[in-house]
Amino acid sequence: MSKQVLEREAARQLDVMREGAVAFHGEEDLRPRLIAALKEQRPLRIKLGMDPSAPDLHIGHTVVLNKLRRIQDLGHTPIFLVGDFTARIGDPSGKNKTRPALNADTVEQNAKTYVEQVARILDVDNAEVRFNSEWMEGLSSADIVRLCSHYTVARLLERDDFAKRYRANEPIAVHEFLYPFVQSYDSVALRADVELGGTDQTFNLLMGREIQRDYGQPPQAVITLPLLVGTDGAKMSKSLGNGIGITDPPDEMFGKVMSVSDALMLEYYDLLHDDRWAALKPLREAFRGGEGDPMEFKLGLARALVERFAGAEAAREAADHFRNVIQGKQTPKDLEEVRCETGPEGEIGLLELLERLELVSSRSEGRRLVGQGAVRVDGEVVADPTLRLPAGCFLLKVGKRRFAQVRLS
RNA sequence: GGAGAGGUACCGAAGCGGUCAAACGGGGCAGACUGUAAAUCUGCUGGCUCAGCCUUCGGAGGUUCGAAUCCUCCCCUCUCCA
Repeated sequence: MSKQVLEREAARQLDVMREGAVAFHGEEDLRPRLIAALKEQRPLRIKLGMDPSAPDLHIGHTVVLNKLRRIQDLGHTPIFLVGDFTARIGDPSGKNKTRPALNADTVEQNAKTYVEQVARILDVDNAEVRFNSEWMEGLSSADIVRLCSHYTVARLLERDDFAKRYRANEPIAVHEFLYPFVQSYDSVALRADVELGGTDQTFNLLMGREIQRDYGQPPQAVITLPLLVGTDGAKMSKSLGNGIGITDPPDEMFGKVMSVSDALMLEYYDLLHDDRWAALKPLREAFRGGEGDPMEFKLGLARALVERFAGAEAAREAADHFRNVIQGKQTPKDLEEVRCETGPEGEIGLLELLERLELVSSRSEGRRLVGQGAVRVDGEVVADPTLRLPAGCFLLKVGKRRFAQVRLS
């Protein structure tokens, strides 16, 4: 390949890497390396770290995974780094609280779950999956102390969440300071050319550049991507319960997207859209212009997302379910019948039944819901919480979306 | 090591001897309304054999007719000083 062709190809690839990113640090360092790699037909090593303490992927993670997929499609090698060593120490979480350390079995199990989920987006057969215990276990105390000598406390305190916690007089455990060192050293051990992450990772990723340099390696480029906010507008996270999991059942995923506020719809579209969403674009434009039907746009968004993670068939069914059951207040079609035993006198208290079927978490909750007119038996609102049901078949409904078809015997 | 502040329900935060299952806000749930599981409004938000009872305010004891509130010891966090 001529020099010109190589340069043009490198420019194209850099464009792909940059698209949608909040920042692309070290892009100019990367260019010559990329050209050299292209010339030698050698893939670049693209690192993405994962925290095995929260194995369930939510759609927020897919922003960075989609980027990694695009880069993989350019012919480069994704490296999934499972921070198993880190997780066993515990690390600072976004909630600004000290995260508990995990044991080895949990970490391993979580990592496995994670990789399985990642496979929905990435070609994991052509990716490297690595664990940082591989090299971290082998470091001596002296090695670790030496590693720490490459950075100062003042600079660590620049990190946003440390700075905030320090200012707010909240505790920061010393070992939390080690986390960025470990993450940086991972880049050294992996000889990463590029590292991806959310904008909340900016500090750690950039520190990796400096540490690599100190260890005599060319610094990795750093691509940071925007964070997707949760359905309530706060940071999407499992522990806040505001996330949409990529393994959520289709009906649930659809519903969660529908509960995203109008104000957030555009953000969801912009961060998650891909080429297959072309049909949605006019709706998005209309909505942004203050015209068009927001409902139609949101339905389209919900359907496109479910389709991506669960397939077209599931998306269609989820859309039907939403229209019929949630909007139309109908009963779901394929409700499975569950059996339940009555007491010795041939009947059972409604509250006991609801609790057994897990439609309510306690009888007190059931009692409250009955008081609020939220409980129906065969379509009739129940007013008396002491109601008892005889043997037979009943359709129970609690609120808008909890149903059970029960056969009492 | 010394001095001070603090640990309250899912989260944040009031309460500082009875009227406290604990104000208020957020979240969650429900009802109404709607384009919707948006927004808005209203209600609920420890458990139970529910007009009553039981367990909860960092942990363990104690004072008191009665404690989230007072005392003792312990654990944890923050600040200042050394």
